[in-house]
Amino acid sequence: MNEIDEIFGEVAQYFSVMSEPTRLKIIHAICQAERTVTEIVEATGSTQSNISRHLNLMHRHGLLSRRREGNQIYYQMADDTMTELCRTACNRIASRIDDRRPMKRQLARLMPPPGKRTVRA
Amino acid sequence: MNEIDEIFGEVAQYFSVMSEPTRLKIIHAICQAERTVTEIVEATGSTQSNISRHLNLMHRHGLLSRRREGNQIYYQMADDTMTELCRTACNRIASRIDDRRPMKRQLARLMPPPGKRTVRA
DNA sequence: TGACTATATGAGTTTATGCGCATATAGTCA
DNA sequence: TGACTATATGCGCATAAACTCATATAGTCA
Repeated sequence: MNEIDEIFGEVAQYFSVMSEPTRLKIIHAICQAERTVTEIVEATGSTQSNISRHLNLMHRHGLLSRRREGNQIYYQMADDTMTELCRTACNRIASRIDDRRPMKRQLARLMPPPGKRTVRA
Repeated sequence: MNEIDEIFGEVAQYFSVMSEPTRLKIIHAICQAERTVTEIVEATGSTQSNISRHLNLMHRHGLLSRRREGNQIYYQMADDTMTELCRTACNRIASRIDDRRPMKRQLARLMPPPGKRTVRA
């Protein structure tokens, strides 16, 4: 039974990475294409320090990959399973909210799949 | 942009429900068939008070449904999306762990789909 | 080299949450 | 009714996690 405890511990950690609005915003910001920290800071409206911490955490958990280009660092989604979980959950919640109060635009677009160019100049 | 904030808040809550080992154990205990609180307490090895809180939280979030039968209360999974998310995440983590240290039995069985009789006498 | 930009991190504060203990509520059965 | 079983909950503690502020590190360009 101890092995199972270990797995549930790790699964809980896995979910906990996504249980934070700021981190979901980060994913929202980079799920289509890689972005620099500064771009993510602007997209999320949070502070540089805060975003940097979240990015590091997500990177440590294997969610994001990063590459340096000169002065800046590009972050990108690196865990397809997680990306898919987010999409599923967002659709679920969006439709639930939509039941209470219909929305104009479809919210499935919250976690859009990546376009052609995921690596940018 | 405020609508999006609201959704990310709710999605984060949605994930946070699963970001707790005890709650994952609860799902593990009831994902095949409904169980009473006492049964869940025994299956998880936690205390009655603690499990009761978790069950209530999960019920408030729409994850579980419950029905009373005499003295006892049967809890059951009520959110197919969440059940599926758990299955996906468990498989993901199990295979990741398996990469580090191969396991005897397949861990996909951690979150088995319900059998024929999900409602018991 | 020094000035500048981009990113990371240490320290401290605040808030959220899981847990245990004791107790309350609700149902059953004699 | 009273004794018993099953489940829920108020309260307090301990820990974890997010955030801010200030500062450190790393790269670029003149």
